[in-house]
Amino acid sequence: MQKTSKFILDLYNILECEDFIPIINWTDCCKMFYISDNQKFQDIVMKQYFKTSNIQSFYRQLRIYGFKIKRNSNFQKEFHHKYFVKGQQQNLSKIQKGKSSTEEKYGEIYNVNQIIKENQDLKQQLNQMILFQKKIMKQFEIHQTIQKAIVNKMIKLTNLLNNERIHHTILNEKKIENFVNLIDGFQPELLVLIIRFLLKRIDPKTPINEIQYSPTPFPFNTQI
Amino acid sequence: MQKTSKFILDLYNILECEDFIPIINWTDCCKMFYISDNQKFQDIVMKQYFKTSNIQSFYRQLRIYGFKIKRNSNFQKEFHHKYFVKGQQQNLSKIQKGKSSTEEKYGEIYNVNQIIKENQDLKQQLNQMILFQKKIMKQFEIHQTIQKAIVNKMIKLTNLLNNERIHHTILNEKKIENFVNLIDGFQPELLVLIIRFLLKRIDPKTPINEIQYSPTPFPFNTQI
DNA sequence: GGGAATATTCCC
DNA sequence: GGGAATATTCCC
Repeated sequence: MQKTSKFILDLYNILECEDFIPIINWTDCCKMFYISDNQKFQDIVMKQYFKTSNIQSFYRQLRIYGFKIKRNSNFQKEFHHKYFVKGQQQNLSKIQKGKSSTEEKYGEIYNVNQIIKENQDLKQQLNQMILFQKKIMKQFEIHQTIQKAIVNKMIKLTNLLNNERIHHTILNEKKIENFVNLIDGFQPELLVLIIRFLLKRIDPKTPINEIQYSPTPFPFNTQI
Repeated sequence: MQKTSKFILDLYNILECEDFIPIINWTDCCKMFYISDNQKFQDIVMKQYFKTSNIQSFYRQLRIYGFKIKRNSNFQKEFHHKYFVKGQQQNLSKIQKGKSSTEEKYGEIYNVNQIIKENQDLKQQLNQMILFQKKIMKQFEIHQTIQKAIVNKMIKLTNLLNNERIHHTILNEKKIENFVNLIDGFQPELLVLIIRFLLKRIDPKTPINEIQYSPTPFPFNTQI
């Protein structure tokens, strides 16, 4: 009897040691296995067991040994080989390079029923994918709606911002105008001075903290 | 020889009249056809040729006559029947209800090669779909990133708006404070009156248009 | 050291 | 998915 390949042995051990169940595990039926976390599988499991952390190479190995890749209802990959089954170590040595999981030898007579079965499986997978795609499309529409909403919100916000600016400008102008109106009739020549002074002081560009009260610049009496 | 069905004849004419090439057309190989614009196909072509504008009914007809639906590289549906080929009118009458495009009669011996061929086709289609789906997923991630960026922008904008408001408020308070400082030392009792008056007039809640200049309320001399 | 098996990568 | 090139390991 041929020796079991290191790759196959490693793979079986990875699954049987149960250290990596959250990363790689048997399916419920124990005839397949799946990888739930590709990144961790590369970084933790492959790093420990193989010479490469490239999951593509792992897939290549699986194909070389005749594993078949299926997709479950969540479109996760599930790997299958008729001699790679939990608890059936005695069959592992039958897994040989270049041999398919379903055909004994390349060139042998096809089993029509097998193909018809596979055919049905494939069609089912296709239908599932089409269904899944529809879901994705639905999701896309939702994204679009959200984006539209965001854009609308942004436009509103921008308008609000502009309006506020205009409003403030008008308000400030009005305040000065009111002030002018109030004093205008009484001391026109002083008014000019006051306004100039005030404008200089209240100019928004002036750092506010530096403005200090100082009565001396005022050129008129303290008593009316 | 059996008469060609009206549906098949209509379908053939729709394709051969070339009036609807942007809506429905032969594939390059002329052995299949595809619909590029389902809406227009319903509204224009089906309305004109059939008693219904429901594309699902059209699909049903195709299935009844044994057409097979394939998906091209863009995952558009392509319809195929071995006797429905551009230029081969002589075969149209062979297209009969309830007969598959690949099998002569239900229950007849399967053609193994045909099934193997179909198998390969299905696998190819599946791979294409998986690839396409990956692209969609990638696109999704891009969408997500864009949305995040937009939302961040909005948050910044909102904060900016709030800051502007606070800034304006502080500025306005400062202006009044400066004004108070300027006059405070000279006429404290008058100041109170002036401030009250000004506050009343410049209160943003007061409709600006209604504020009119009026010197009479001022209870002091016009000359210092 | 080197043939052969196995693993990995490259690329169609 | 798989052929072919390349890298690595095993073993004489």
